[in-house]
Amino acid sequence: MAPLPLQEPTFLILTALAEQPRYGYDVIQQVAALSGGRVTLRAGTLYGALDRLADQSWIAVDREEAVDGRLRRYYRITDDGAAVLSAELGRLRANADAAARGLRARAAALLTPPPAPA
Amino acid sequence: MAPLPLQEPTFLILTALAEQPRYGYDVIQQVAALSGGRVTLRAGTLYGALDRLADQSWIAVDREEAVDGRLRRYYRITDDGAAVLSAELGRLRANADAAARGLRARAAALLTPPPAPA
DNA sequence: CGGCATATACCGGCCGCTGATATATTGACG
DNA sequence: CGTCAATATATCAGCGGCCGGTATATGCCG
Repeated sequence: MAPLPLQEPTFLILTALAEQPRYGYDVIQQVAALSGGRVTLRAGTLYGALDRLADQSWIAVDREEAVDGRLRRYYRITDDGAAVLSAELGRLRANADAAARGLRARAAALLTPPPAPA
Repeated sequence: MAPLPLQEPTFLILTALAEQPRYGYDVIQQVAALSGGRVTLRAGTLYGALDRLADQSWIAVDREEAVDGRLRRYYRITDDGAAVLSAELGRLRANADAAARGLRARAAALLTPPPAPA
C-alpha cells in the first residue's frame, strides 16, 4: 500500500490533518498557510487525494457538520498516516542534508582548485 | 523552465552532480549511496531526466571519455541548476519543519485532552 | 565461453497533479 | 434587491515524470 515517496500536495495535506481534524476547504487554506502561500491546492488535487488517502487508511472521515446549509466533511489522520508522515519527514531531512553536502562541496571546489577561478 | 517541485529521483540526480561531474552510470550508484540504498534509479528514469535537465540548462555535458571501449558521458551542474537545487533544499526543510510541528501537535493532543486517552 | 558488470538508450503504461467546469448556499456591497 | 465573491464539494481531460521492461555493446571473471 505504498506509493512512497509522497508528492508535495499529499504531504502537506497529511501535515495539515496531523495537527487536527479539518474539512476539505479548510485543508486548502491550512496548506496555503503552512507553505507561506506558495502552495495553492486545486480542488481536483485535494478531493482526489482525500479519497486516495482514505482508501489507504492514512486518513479517515472524522465527522460531518452542516454549517449554514453547507456540508463540512472532517477528516483526521490515522496512526498509519502519522507513521507514514513521520517516515516521509525523515526522508526529506535526509535528502536535504545530502543536497546541502553536495552544494557545499561544489562551493569549496569553486573557490580552491584548478586553473581559472583566480 | 520551472516544473518545481522536483521529484525525488531528479532531486538526487542534481545532488549527485553538485558534488562533482559524473557520468550516467556513476550517478545511479552515487544516488544509491546518497540515499543509503533506498533509491535505485532505473535507466529509463536516469537518461530521461538527464536529457530533460540538460534541456533546461540545469546540467550540461562536461566531457566524454572512452574507457575500455565504453563511452562515459560526464555531466556537470550549472549555476542555474545549483540555484534550483538550493531552492529545493529550502523547500524540503520548510516542509519537514511543518510536518514536525504537525506531528508534535498531534502527540500532545493524544496525551492531554479529551475523554478517552486515560 | 557463459554470465555478470558496465554503459547508454528507448518505450508503454501508470498515477498524481493541473486546470477547468459544475453545483449549491450564504454574506457583503451597491 | 440584484449581483458577485466566498464557501464547500465534486468530476474530468490532459500532462508529465517515474517504473518496468527491453535492447545493444563491450570487458572481465570464472
